[in-house]
Amino acid sequence: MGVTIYDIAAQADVSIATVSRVFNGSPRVSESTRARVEGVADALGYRPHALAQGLARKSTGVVSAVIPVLTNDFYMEVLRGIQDAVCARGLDLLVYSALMPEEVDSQLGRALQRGRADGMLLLSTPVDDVRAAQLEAGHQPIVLVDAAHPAFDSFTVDNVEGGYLAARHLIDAGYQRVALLSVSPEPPPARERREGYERALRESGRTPEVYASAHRPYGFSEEAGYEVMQEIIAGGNLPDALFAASDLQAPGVLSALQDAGLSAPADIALVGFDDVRVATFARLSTIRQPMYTMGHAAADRLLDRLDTPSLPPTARQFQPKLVIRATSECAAFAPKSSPQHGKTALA
Amino acid sequence: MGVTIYDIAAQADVSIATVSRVFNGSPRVSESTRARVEGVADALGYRPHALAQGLARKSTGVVSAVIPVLTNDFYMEVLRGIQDAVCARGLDLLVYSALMPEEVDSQLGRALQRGRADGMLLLSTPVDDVRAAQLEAGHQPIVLVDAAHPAFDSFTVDNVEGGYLAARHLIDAGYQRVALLSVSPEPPPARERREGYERALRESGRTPEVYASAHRPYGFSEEAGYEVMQEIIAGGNLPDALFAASDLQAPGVLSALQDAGLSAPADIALVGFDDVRVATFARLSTIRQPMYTMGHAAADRLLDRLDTPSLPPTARQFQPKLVIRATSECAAFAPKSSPQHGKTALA
DNA sequence: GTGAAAGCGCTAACAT
DNA sequence: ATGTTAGCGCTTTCAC
Repeated sequence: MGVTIYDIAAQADVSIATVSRVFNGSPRVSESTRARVEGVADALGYRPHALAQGLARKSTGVVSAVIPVLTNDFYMEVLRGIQDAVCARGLDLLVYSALMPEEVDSQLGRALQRGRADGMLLLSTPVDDVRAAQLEAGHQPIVLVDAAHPAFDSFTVDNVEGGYLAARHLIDAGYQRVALLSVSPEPPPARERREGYERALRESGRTPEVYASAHRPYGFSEEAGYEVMQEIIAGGNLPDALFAASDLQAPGVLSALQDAGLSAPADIALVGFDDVRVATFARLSTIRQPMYTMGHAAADRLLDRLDTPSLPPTARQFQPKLVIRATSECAAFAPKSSPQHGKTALA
Repeated sequence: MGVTIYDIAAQADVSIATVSRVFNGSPRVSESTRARVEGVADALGYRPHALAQGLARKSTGVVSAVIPVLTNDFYMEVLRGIQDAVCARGLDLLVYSALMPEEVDSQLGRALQRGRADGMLLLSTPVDDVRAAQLEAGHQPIVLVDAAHPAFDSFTVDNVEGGYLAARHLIDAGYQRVALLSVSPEPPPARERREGYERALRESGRTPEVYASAHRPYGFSEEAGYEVMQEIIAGGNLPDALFAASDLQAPGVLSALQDAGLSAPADIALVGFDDVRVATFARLSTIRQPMYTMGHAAADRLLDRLDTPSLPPTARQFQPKLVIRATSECAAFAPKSSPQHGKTALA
């Protein structure tokens, strides 16, 4: 069934050591034997056995990515970046995704198992010291994306700045009551976005107004956005503008508005966060974070660390960018139907 | 660094065989030794080494999924189904995704390498006899999703029926000129959808009118839909209704319409295919295929086949479902802005 | 330049 | 119920 180096060795009349040398590009093989071995090998259709190779080499050729709830364009984009980077270096990618945030630790455990992968990318998973200990016990290089901890490399976007940009934009556009739609419990990125938002409001002498969805299992979802917006509408006291802490809730907000016969920006301006695909389509103003780039850079870092484990942990922060589309056009300039919806080619 | 069964054996004063038995739940271990071994094991923080285990057991505990271009909600949903099913059985998922359709074969080769995975799920990859031979040479159980070949299990949606449903719906809704937006080259699913579409048109005595995008690298994309729709608009001879062969192009179509000051269904009705997330949001009428379910069912089949390799190849076809949303509301209820087009022939 | 042999960490007969 | 031992397929000293 499986051709082994023994088969090749026998046919080529050399030892298995020589066959191994040939496949590992050792210089200590004569050209003639090399040719002979290679000939036999692909006559037989030999492919090395990944497990055996891994066991002997003490490395798997695999890296893992642990992702909470895969249902999500943000992770999808990050994952693309990861996949591309990993694949470019000839490694394989093992994907662990949890169904619920609570499952993350069990997925982590599996990903950390010895012999599964050589390193791990951990997405959007807050790392406290307890979890950090668990991770370090795995003795694998680990890189964090959309989360940070001093003991590990991390790749994040400046969420505080993003929150500030969003709020500042709405304030500058002339909106008076600028509210925030966040989630509860509040993960670190949401907290940071809120901080930026609050700073912008304080700067202009206003009072923050925060709504938080406690939707289960996941506050960052369209359903959650829909529900909260519905409640706000029902409350009868609509703010002028809303900053949704993620693009995942924003479509829900828009739907709720639509169902109530309202729209953005006519009745309320809206700015999201992330700039996932649907944002372009929904003409949603938003704060862009370079998802693909972050994934790619994080994976590259992990791969470097695989070669050089002693690299010092580095925190790299990307700058978010305000993308103004239709849902927050300045009240003054808003000729409500103007189509400035370009095709965005992306990184 | 790594705790092995030898360490445990030494500390618990038993042989490695006994330790192994404990971890494999063998009944032939006394309760007292079992307890002792387990005690030592988790005092030492033992975790079995996946590679060594796999090598000895001749199985990896991993299945792979090969996916062309991950940038796509369709695959994302299917992948979720796969991930959930695989995870539920305690296996891990290796994801191979190509950047371009041309890379698929090299990814296949890697996924097929001995010792990488115990089985493979192949998505949206047409399998001809050449490829079938390559796949069979890997001696792994393989299950196809969104593609079919007699030698393998396959999970597909009835694309012909889907195409028929879409066209029939538009015709029944009173639209006269019903065109199709497809891709070129035309993969099997697109061809089947066209077949259904053409049958519906013939049944009602009309002439099919087909537009095909040759957008690179991938015709099933928003950009492709945008471009083709722009050309159709530029042609100045708009059909009454358009059936887009996938939801990935449909948003592009809608954007092109919007940019031209047109809209659906007022100026042209639109029906897509897939029912991905954005379809709900775009209020796009579409043909739903059960993506999550297909992925889950396919993975379940693969896992069954892992236990029972002799299962006969089975082709399971799911029924598509017409989902009527705003973009194809019956013409009677959606007064057109201007009846500027007579009844003329095709592109 | 090539071969012999000792692992890598575990499983699974085969003993006892 | 437990121990001994031979692999699994490959890499890698260490000799020659």
